[in-house]
Amino acid sequence: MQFELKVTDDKSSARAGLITTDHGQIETPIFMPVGTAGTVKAVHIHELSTEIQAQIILGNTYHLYLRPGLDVLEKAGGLHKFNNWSGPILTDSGGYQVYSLSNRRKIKEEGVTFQSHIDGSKHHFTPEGVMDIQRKIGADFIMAFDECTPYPCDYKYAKRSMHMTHRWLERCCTHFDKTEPLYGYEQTLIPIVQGSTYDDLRKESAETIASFDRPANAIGGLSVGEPAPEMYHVTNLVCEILPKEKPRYLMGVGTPVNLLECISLGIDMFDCVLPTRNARHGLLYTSEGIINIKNAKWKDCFDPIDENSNSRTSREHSKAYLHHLVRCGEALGAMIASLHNLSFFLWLVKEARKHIIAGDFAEWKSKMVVQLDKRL
RNA sequence: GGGAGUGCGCCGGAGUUGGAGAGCCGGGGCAGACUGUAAAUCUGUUGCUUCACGCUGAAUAGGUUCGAAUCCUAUCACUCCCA
Repeated sequence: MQFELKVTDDKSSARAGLITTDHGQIETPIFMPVGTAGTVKAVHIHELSTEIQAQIILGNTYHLYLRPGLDVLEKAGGLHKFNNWSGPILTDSGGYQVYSLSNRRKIKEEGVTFQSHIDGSKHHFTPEGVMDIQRKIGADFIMAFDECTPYPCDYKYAKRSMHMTHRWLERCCTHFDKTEPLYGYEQTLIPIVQGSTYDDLRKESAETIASFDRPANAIGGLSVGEPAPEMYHVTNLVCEILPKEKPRYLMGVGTPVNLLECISLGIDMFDCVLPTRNARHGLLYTSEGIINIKNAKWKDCFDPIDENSNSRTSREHSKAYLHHLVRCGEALGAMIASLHNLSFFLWLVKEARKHIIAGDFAEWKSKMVVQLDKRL
């Protein structure tokens, strides 16, 4: 992987860059649609590249390991061939499931034992094992195995957990470096900063992670329920320590406003389930503000879903039609809404990039954050 | 025209056959939540009110009774049977 920093903003820490992988290039800042189980829920692969203009998507180690399973993915020749996505893929390591499935797992120094949410069977995930799994899935970017701590998290636990995540990173790197990609293209390991909401821990973690000198760095353990100002504070703190010349990935973030604020702090990559999950639940992000398309007020609004959208679907279908589809629980409702939200998120980061390059990012951002938060 | 049966809250169902219904389950309606996806999920609410009180309420109108959704009479509506 290569990262080229194109432009750095004068008035903020925002930057525009270009990542090059064996599966193509990624213009940063970028939003990466989440495709946990090898699919961005309710979205066709070809729509991801055409209407949404996604440049990279995610997969998840824990979920893909359970289903379809590594034997199938290996036989397929990796996830790219399995789901027919030809661009770059990033897989999360299962570190988030340590948090989200906390009632069905046990953490030890050696690793984490999960009780499958599907059939109750037990599965042991170690840093080494997780590297092997992600080699087999065949993602371009693979995440280090970490513990995503909850919020709030007491200091003592946060510190202990962070140090374990650091030791796990050591093991991830060692194992990763002595193994090879299975499918003939490069894979890049990304380490993850932890430390909850404690400044000293975050500083220590950021310095430790930077010292591993990997091609890109990630910030984890945020967007787990902490107030937004806290998220920005920690992100800022960590961005000041992580090297400028490498991509910074803020995991699990966030809302459109979160994206702009964190781009401003120096983040290059984002992923979040909000655009797809909220789409399925009827919440739309538009250039005018936020819409709950299920609300009765849209039943006879025949205006386009978003006339400024990059997506033809969002320009040509009316709010009333989408309102009808979502209310009826029609699959097409989830599809159109997901397509819309993702194309909006991709439009937003593309605009941000344009304005960083044009040199008026700060002004544009302060106008946008007001508009994006409006409830229509 | 005659006979039988059934009627409650937005809809359907359960339940109550003389002893305190604003009460249960679905659905629908009205809202809300969701941040590296156990989520096409979950939560609240759905007679009126000055909202922890109080009021009205079992098709409609009467009656019996200490007490009626329950028993009686009439009317209305619906379903079925006979002509």
